[in-house]
Amino acid sequence: MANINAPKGVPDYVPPRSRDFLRVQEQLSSSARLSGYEYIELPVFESTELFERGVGTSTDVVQKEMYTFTDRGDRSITLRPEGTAGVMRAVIENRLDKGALPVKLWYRGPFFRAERPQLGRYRQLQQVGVEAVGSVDPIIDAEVIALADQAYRSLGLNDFHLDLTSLGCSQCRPAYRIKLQEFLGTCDLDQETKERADLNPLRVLDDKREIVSSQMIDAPLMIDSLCSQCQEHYDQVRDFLRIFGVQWNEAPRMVRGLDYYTRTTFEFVHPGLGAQSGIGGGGRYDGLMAELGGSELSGIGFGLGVDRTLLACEAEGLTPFRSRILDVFVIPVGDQSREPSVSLLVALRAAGIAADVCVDNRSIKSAMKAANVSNAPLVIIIGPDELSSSSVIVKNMTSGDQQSLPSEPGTLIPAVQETLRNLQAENRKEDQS
RNA sequence: GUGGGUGUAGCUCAGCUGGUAGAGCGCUGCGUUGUGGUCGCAGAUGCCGCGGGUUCAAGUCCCGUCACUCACCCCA
Repeated sequence: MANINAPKGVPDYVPPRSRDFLRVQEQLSSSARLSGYEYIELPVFESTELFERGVGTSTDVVQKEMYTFTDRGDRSITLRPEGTAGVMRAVIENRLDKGALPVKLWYRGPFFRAERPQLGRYRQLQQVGVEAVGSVDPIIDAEVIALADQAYRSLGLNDFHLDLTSLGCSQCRPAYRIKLQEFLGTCDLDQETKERADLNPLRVLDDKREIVSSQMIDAPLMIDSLCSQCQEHYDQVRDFLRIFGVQWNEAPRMVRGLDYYTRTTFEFVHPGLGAQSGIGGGGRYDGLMAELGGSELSGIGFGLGVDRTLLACEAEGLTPFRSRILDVFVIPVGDQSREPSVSLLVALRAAGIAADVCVDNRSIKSAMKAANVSNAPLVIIIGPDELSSSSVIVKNMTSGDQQSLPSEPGTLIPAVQETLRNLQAENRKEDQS
């Protein structure tokens, strides 16, 4: 019988790498929690119309990358390709836009895009994102960017940079757009690119193909055509970024792939993971809420790619993260010890100690081997001798020392906790030195 | 959608100009009596991606196919 494989382009994270994946995801989201953002849990699929209106029909994402199907009620449903549109829908639907502003939210989970997979680009991708809705204050722009920066740094990442620009607003962008289109009309472009120039001329600016990019050197830039309000906003964003201690590159040719971005736009780039170098990005969106039927509120947000951030960590040699899965590994020796061992296991876990037990009646030698593989710092051995003296052996796997302790949980559990605390303290000392 | 690469043990891979498979790591056991990590010894495991062709003979050559992968477009 033929094996069933995973669908094309979806990653499996299996141990031990799945630990690193979890660690990255948790670290990224803890940065948002630390900044006072509240969690929002959203569906993985939405009405197709939400993305068509929110993300924009001119984008590649909507035109050719969505997983769209008809449900049993004949409704058109799409697996979410990005997070912002869904958050806006939920904000409007739950009237959060009528309450205290700004609304600060974070989310995480899978997103889906039917692209050809390659390193760091998957059809199911994991993101952690934040959105701050209802303020145009440049402090928020800077905070959101700083938050992302902090998230990466908290993982130990160093070798990344931040590209930053402003895309203008509904006041100044249309005029620039016409200017750019006039310029593009003088360029020698292939058919597909001409169509793109028509639909969304800004996207031609950051085409990586030499034949195109060489012609873009003299192209007019949005950053030179900002209206006075956008210019002032951008200046202030940069002022506050300095206060947040965030460094950036001016990236006037950077364009994001989603239609809704206005003003502040940014992307974090890491050179260590092949062609898909963006590990996170986002920007401000002025018209999105209104477009989706909500209040006329501006928002700003970003998505951090968990998959790519993990690759970045690996590229910098930060993984595997040293995370201990088990505190104690319990070894029963002989049939009579099986029940007391499980009782002890229950007591350990109830006390918040991560514990596992050796099963299958393995020989003590083989059980010790399993204990070693488990990486648990402590092993508790219960055999006939211990049963008859109401004791257990607690062995420190690092030093090899072991001692006999009374098996009565009221004294054993605190003793184990104490030992674990001491071990932790030792580890911390080693990390510092 | 377009182009390149690769498919051999659980993993990483070797296998030159065709003669029906190997290494390292891992795994299991042993090194006597209830103790892991190091070391030594022993052992298990492969439809050599799949289908067809050439040949006395194919992992090795040819064709097809599928999968994976990298890159373009685009994006996290």
